[in-house]
Amino acid sequence: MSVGGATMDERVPRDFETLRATILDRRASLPKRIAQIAAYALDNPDDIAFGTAASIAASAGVQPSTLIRFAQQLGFDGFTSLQQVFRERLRERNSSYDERLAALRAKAEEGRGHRAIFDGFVAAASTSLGDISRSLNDAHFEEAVALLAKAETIYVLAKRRSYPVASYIAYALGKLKIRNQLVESAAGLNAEMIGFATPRDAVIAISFSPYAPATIEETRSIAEQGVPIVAITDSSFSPLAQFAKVWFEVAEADFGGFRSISATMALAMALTVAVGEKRREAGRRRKG
Amino acid sequence: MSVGGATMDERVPRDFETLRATILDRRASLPKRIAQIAAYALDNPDDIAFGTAASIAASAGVQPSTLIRFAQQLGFDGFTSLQQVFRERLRERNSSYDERLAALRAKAEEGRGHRAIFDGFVAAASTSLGDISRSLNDAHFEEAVALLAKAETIYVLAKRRSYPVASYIAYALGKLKIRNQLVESAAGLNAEMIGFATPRDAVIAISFSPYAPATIEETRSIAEQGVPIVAITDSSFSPLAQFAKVWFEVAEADFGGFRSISATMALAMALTVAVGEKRREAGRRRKG
DNA sequence: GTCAATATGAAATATTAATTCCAATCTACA
DNA sequence: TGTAGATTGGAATTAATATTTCATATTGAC
Repeated sequence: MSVGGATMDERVPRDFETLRATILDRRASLPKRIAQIAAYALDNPDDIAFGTAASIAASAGVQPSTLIRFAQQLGFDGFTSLQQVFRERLRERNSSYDERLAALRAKAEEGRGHRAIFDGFVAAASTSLGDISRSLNDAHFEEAVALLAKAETIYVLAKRRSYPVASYIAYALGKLKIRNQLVESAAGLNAEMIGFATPRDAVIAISFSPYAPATIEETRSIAEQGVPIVAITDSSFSPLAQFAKVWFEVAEADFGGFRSISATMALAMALTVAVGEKRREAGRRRKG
Repeated sequence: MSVGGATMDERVPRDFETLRATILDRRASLPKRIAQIAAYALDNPDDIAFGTAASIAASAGVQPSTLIRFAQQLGFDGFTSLQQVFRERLRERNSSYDERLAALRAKAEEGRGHRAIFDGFVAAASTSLGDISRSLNDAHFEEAVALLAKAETIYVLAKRRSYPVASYIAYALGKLKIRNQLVESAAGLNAEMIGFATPRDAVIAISFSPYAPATIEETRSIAEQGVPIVAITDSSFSPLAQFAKVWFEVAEADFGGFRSISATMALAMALTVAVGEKRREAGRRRKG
């Protein structure tokens, strides 16, 4: 018997990587539903490993029979043998997170080559996340959230290396429908923009050593207008700290002279979402 | 009804660690065959997760019914629900094996309050970093670095959620004195900007589901000009993949509907610095 | 050593899940 | 627009797997 023109003695992928490559190779020529389950399989390999044909099919939005056809097109004789590959993949992962991290660090130090650079950044990011999760002060966090949640407009202030964080905050606040203003300097109108801020607003200012003079200057100026400031910075001696109502000290590990920004990002996301949450709570309370 | 003197309303272990403790606690009082399967279970947890009652019983040298009695003595209503605990463990450990991380996640789930949000984002970031460090393909990485290193100008293309990553890449490339152009649309001149790119340049395009149509369109257009593209995206079926010479699939964990971008950031930083490194090497070779 | 209680093995049964089949629906091409 | 071939959905069928049952064996108390 032949399936889809392919004889049964063709090579059946035995390991996950081969299987993955095979799927990607054929994806253009797959029919719609088969492609749908193919995409689901590669995006949710764990679900394939643990689920039943029926449950997987339902999650992927197809019929169980489609799942079996998919397996057969790949040369397996049914869903069950396809599933074996996904299970095998899970069994092979056995090293602990700490061991992996240690290995990464070792590789990054000893090893040349570009993979080592990647490993170095992953290790730096992991370290920074570990540090911040230990050191973050709950009370400060609550205070910052409270302060930002009651602001009419949240101004977000950052330059250079911190700017990506600021742009992410602005994006996330926007998605949460919280009024905000990213202070960036394309037209040199920052001073005017800042001039609009009132004590009923609030500021998130982010700056790391060497502190961008413009950020400091703008923060000072907005502080003098009585606008409360939440600062994210990297030292208690940071010039931002003196202007801020609440400030966070984030120690980012570096690799090859480039500092991670993962911890800052995580803090920024958490602040943003927590502010959204707090506003929802407040909204409910007013209505109820 | 009571089983082995234990009432049914007693606490059934839901996670592997509790289960393990329970087994060790009772092992002295277990009958011979039950003890045998108990020992087997703790020694070969992966087999329990994936096997069938019959296959596990055979490996452990007992009858299937013994396996079920074992499960029932622990308070489960059958082998199937006992197996869930072993599967859950594998799933957890797969995304992150680390106990600290597991603890974080537990806190983030159980606990309300804003600290839980922060813990959730840290956990999501750590998970994503673990995933990418396992899944990144060295050859792809080298290829991307080579491709970008020989570009005259590197165009960086991203919108919305991916924009912070792009802005970071642009900043870092600038610090490394590598000519680059961030394609952003303040003045709606993206098409013109893209028009300047030639096959001697290169592009880093970043987009995640739901893919910003503008990013896709611009990527297509620049690909048609013969400019080689390195894509960072989240699924093998991403529309970006078809235009790219090299592409990376980054699976970011999410928390509360907001996806992490830590893994993407780490990859972006590594790519950038590796390109800088490669250029330095090439420069030395030309001089020496 | 005998009895009662408990534990075990093996087969029967019930349950669940995989697979197949067929009719309905699309799609490509004339 | 009509038609053959491919694709799909959904129910029917078959296979597998978990669970129950019951007869037998083992253990421990008296």
